[in-house]
Amino acid sequence: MISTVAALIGDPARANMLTALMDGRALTVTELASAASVALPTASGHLAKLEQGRLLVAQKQGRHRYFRLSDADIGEAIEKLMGIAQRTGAVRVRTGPRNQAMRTARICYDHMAGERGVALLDALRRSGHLEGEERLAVTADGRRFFADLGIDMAKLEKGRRPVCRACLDWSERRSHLAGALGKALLQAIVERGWARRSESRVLVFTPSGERAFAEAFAL
Amino acid sequence: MISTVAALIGDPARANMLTALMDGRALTVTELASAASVALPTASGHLAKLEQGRLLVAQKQGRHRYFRLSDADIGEAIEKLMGIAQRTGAVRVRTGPRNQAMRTARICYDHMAGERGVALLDALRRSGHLEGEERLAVTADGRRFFADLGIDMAKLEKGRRPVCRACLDWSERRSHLAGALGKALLQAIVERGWARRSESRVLVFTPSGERAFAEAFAL
DNA sequence: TTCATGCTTCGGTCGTAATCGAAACATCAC
DNA sequence: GTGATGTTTCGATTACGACCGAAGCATGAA
Repeated sequence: MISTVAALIGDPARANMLTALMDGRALTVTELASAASVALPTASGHLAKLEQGRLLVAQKQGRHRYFRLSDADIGEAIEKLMGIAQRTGAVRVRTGPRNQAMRTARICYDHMAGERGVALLDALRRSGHLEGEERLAVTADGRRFFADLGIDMAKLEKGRRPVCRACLDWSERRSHLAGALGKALLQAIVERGWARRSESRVLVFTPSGERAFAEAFAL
Repeated sequence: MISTVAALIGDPARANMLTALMDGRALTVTELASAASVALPTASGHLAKLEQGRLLVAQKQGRHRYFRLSDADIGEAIEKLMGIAQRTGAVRVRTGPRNQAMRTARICYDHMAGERGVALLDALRRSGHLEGEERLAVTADGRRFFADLGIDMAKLEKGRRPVCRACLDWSERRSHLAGALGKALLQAIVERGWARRSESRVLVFTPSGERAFAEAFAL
């Protein structure tokens, strides 16, 4: 039943937890309780439901239980609902700096979204490293390019997850790069210290990192 | 708030109404009450909420009030949730003939989906009438082809709605053709008597219609 | 062992919303 | 006008689920 899934997302506390997990990290029960502003027992109950409904998967590590989104699909569905919430005005607009930063660059599940994510995909297409629109493919030239960045393409291709995937961006209404390659690129960007994950989903670029990023990908 | 939207979809009665509207037709309050198996006052209340939440728009015509999905986005979000419901096993599988028929060809908002919808888009690409993946475009050759089918391309292009749009198919997990052209093609198919809408979202092809369809689009 | 931390289970309270019958309202047909 | 059909409002019932405090369980640290 479709309503079962929607009802799970339809509770404010659970929706807050899910959005907190949109950056792809795994969070503990306590962290999620805080993110949703509810007491621990309440959070525990919600998480049990989300796990039972297969929206989240849990992983035990010592005294902690880490939860993360069970699949990239979940994140995409939530992005889609965000878009609708925006359009129907069911969202608080608050155009603060936080919101602005979210639009510039944020983390969507495990890859980069926002203006900069869309620009990245555009640049990769323009440089001939990727081709195709919805179904993206890495070109021979692209394979070399990504390998130079330290990405093990053979390993990505062996994995179960699609290497490239176009993900619709809710703030830009255009696609950015998802899939295993999207994840690897975000990793590369963070490892080089060009940007760091902030406490929220916002991705903060350093001034020099921004320049290096633009140069590396020929933005 | 994202949870506001999800909660609207999260009630079984409302979810049934929304799925009943997925074929793009506008239905009356009585019809929707029956689709959701609830009494009239109950349905009326739900519909008021859906309208207030901007998921539906109403249109008064005489004694009737017709409701339809407010936007193609809504339909897409619901398809996405269906995919998740399927994956998480929150859906009754029942592999009856009805289900099989749904997978073969059905109506998604106002265009054709299912195996046949996916095959149609493939064929149009292969024949060079359309090009691109996610962002589709009609080729010069395609313009002639669609005009021959009696579709007024100039009119479509003038409209506010995108002419071509790729819509992810939940049963096939591949794209089919949406947008104004997708709608026009479905219309053409129905007008020629190749297929007719059944009581549900299922699209039933006649044997001869099926042959004519395959020939016309070079499947 | 003992203590601290993280999480879950239990039990009870409270709100909210889904539900329907009856009655009111609106529109058309005659 | 009267009657038929379609829809909404009202009122009352009911049920489900969100919530938290307290107590219990599990794991790791000292």
